[in-house]
Amino acid sequence: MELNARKKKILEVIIRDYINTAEPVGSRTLSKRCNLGISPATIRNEMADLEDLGYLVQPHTSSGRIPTQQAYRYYVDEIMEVQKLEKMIRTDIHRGFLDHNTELGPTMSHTAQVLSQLTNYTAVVLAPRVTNFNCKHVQIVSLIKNRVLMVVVTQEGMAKNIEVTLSQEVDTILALKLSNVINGFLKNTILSEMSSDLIDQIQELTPEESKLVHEIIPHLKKALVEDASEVHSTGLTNLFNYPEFSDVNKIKQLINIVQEKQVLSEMMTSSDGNRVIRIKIGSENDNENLKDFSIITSTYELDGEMMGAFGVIGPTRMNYDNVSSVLNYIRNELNLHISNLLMK
Amino acid sequence: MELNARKKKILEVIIRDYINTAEPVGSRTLSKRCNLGISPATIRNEMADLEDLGYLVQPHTSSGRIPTQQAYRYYVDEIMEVQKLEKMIRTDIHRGFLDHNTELGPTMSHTAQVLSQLTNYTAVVLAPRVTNFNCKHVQIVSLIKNRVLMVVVTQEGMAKNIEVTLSQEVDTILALKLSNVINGFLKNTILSEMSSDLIDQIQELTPEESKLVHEIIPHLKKALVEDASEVHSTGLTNLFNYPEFSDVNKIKQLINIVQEKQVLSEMMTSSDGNRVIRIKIGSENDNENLKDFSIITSTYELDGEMMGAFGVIGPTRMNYDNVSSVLNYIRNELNLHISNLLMK
DNA sequence: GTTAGCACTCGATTATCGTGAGTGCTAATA
DNA sequence: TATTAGCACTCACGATAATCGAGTGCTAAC
Repeated sequence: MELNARKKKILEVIIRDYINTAEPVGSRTLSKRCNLGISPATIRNEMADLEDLGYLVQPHTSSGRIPTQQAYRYYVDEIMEVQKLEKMIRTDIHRGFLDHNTELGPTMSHTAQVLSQLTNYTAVVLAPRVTNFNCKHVQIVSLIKNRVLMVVVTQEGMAKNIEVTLSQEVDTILALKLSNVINGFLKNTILSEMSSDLIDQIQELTPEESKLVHEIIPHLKKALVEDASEVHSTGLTNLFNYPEFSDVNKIKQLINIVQEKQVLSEMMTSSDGNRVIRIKIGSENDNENLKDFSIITSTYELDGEMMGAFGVIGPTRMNYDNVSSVLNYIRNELNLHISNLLMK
Repeated sequence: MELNARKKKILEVIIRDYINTAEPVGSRTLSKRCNLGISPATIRNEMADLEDLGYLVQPHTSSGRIPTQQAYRYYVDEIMEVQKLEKMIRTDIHRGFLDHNTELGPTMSHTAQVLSQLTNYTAVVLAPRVTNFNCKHVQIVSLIKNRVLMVVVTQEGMAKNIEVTLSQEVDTILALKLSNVINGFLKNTILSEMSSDLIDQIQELTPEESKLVHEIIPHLKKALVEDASEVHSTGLTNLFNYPEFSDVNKIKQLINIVQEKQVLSEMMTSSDGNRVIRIKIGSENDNENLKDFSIITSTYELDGEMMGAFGVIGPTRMNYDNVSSVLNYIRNELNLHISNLLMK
């Protein structure tokens, strides 16, 4: 659906204005703001057209108009151009990362911090996941009696704990032996392909030990499949300052979103036509709680493999320009630092 | 400050009523509710006295009265009697715990869940801490190049990860050796007393290895001292249903409290005259954000050692009776299950 | 096609006025 | 002397009305 240049310009100004003020914008205010030399009356006609086309609505007969979701979508697709961040801000961010890239956890929370600070919305960051495929090494540590800790280490050097209770007592020495057996396996095959048959072929195990390995492997598989990434979120209260969030119900929705980490995680990692910056506006979101919000996300990578995701949740009246610029730059920074961090 | 029986009774009824309704209570309503055969006029006189004594205030000249913080304190200390929970609820809780006591993490979140459900307030649970004193075993796991993971295991069978970057590359074999050295130490001494001198006395180390041990020990000590317990919280949105939380600022305060995990953790573990159930009302809380809330906490133990804490945050107009009963029972359950869980 | 002019709409703000639940005080009562 | 009935008074709250003003759509002139 193409709009002529003037309609496009008018729509742009309306959206920009509404994003800033959250007030319906009327023809008079508009004619002052955009210097097209058009009178309010003309603008009214154009606005009526834009309303017919589904880009604007009037909250009340005698008030200005506000953009619809369709308008935001049009804005994002056809009007907005993602700017490079200001140099000063870029260097600030860069320095910040340098100060926080010693460990993975702190880097993640720092990212969330920076995101929410720069955008004034709520930020969410997903840490890298540990999966079947990148599992390099498993260390079994005896905890107490028949409880053990399985530490899974990935090729990238991330670690994850899995605690289980086994049928027999496991002491330090046995734990070491079990670790060695499993790691012997991992040299040749990935975890998800470790079958019962393969385990039975191991020579050096006593029947008891073999039984333990049979117990351990499914636990490992299950934990790595089920595992949701760690989710860091910040700036929940940022949104409270916007007038649309004076409603307690909206706040409830937001809190529910941030707490449903599993859902959040799936949503953010589902690929969307390989776009670098993914924008979901209002009801474009599948999640019921997100219908009144917009969410902009991106991902970070290591060696071309997607490691995790991060993004920003805000009102549909979101500053899409700024957020896109910020995500874009943070993405680069993250790619850089994560590779330094994990592979160095 | 002693009150005569009638004043005490009147104060009690007022508090109970206000806790239920959040409405100022007047003399007429009151005379119907408490069957003391006293006329509203008499009650008015008594109420005026109670106001002079600081137990009641009037929001407006011509409205009923509401209890002050001092009144709640009096109620909690002198009036309230903690009841045993109903048998049905007790068995419900007990069964719930049986279904969730396989691992420490799930038990903690389950506790938070149950607490917030039974009280309709916001629940907070602190998981057991790993400290210098209960550290039994350290396993060093090579991550990648010069990054290692230190897994600290406590006497009770809990584990904690600490990730560090060292000055030299550490492979699997070296990691094992370093683990053995440190564990040899731990047989005789606690971590905080491991000095440089002691390390230097170890025979079997090459200079490089010795250097690594010198790097590792401070990291361990630091992590165990700084470590705040894991904090589980649930039912944040429970409070939104109470009229006093229609104000967005109160909600902000609440969220800030729950997010300042460090503060929360310190507050809940600071002993308070060895009371089993600790009640802090409004400004009795040191934390600025908590001034408008009440918080009731308790602790759970293992072999007489305090392991962690749990509690409930709500309005000052909190149902102190019910919450106390619930905490009391949950405390017993937790003591029971934690010991099964960790020592079994 | 654009614009000035005009009547009209309607949400928001302010003002006014009862209503009623509550109070404090006083005088009568047990 | 403690209690109570009676009464005048207070004040938040809700409903109703009046005003305001930013905004609209329509028509006619440019």
